[in-house]
Amino acid sequence: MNCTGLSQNAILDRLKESGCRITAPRKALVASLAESHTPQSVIELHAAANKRIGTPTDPEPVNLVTAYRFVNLLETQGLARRIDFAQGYARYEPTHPDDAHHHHHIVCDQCGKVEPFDDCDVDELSARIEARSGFVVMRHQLELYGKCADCSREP
Amino acid sequence: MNCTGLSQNAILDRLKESGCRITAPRKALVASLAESHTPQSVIELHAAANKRIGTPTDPEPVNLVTAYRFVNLLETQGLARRIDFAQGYARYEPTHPDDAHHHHHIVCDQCGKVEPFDDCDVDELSARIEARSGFVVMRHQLELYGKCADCSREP
DNA sequence: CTTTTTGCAAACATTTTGCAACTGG
DNA sequence: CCAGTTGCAAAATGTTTGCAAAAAG
Repeated sequence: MNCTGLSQNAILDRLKESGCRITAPRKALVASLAESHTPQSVIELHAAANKRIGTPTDPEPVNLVTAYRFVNLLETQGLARRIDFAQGYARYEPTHPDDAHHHHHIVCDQCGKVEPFDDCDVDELSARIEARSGFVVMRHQLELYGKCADCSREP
Repeated sequence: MNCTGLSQNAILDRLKESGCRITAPRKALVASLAESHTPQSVIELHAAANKRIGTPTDPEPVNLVTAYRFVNLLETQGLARRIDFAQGYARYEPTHPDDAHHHHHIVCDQCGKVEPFDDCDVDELSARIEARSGFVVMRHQLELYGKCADCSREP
């Protein structure tokens, strides 16, 4: 289970409340999303879901298209957050139950390791930019890139 | 001409110094990049370059593939910077002559307007994360999203 | 039984690659 | 002349869409 975001059941409950149907593919995708400790690509979620409920007879009960449609649903419902690490594809993580508690990530360029952090200073910067530019800042994306401890040891 | 990044001639000179050849497509692409005041997509650069040197007889003297190859060259040479606004494609801007002087952008979700800002607080945050996580932070991406002054007036 | 969801195929958008022809220096 | 550059066609990647069949409630 992921340590910061909505739990599997919380997501399923909120889906049901919204009148969405709970299906086997959705359960498997939600489970894969909720148990992950780092943001997952749609391809990773799709693979994890099929590993979870696939059988020798039917190794791929969840279609990739279904995964794409479902993450979009989760995002529009506010249950998952799309994150872009500039890798050419999007990643998703469960939203935090407390809406205000947002966090960011540091990504290792070498091994891809991702670690979250939640001490984010951007609010005062936002306020300054708002005052100066007339923009209303609604959200921000901040990602740090570098080398993780392991990768900094070797060249 | 863009007000913060390398000038057209500076880019061409540095290319020549590196042993790269200066061709008509490259001149047109560099001109398009250098004159832009906001980060440009490759498709935009390609269109601008062809508008610049295209003729009725040959409306597209610069191939899109050439544009892609060239922005990659500029990036590896440190002459352009790739920026990802999570729009499904990359944008490029000329790098700043002073390497340390980096900046970020605020993007209007509604009309796509982009404005740069250069008062960035992330350094102390980076230092804190480095100390705590063991990561060596090498760069960061920060983008603010919201509504520009014009778009906030109307719904 | 009705509406939502799924799977499949196919379309789409961006970016990359292989290769022969071309061209700048 | 010749290495570097280009254009074309084609492929690779990630994502979306149309539609009929399947399934949830």
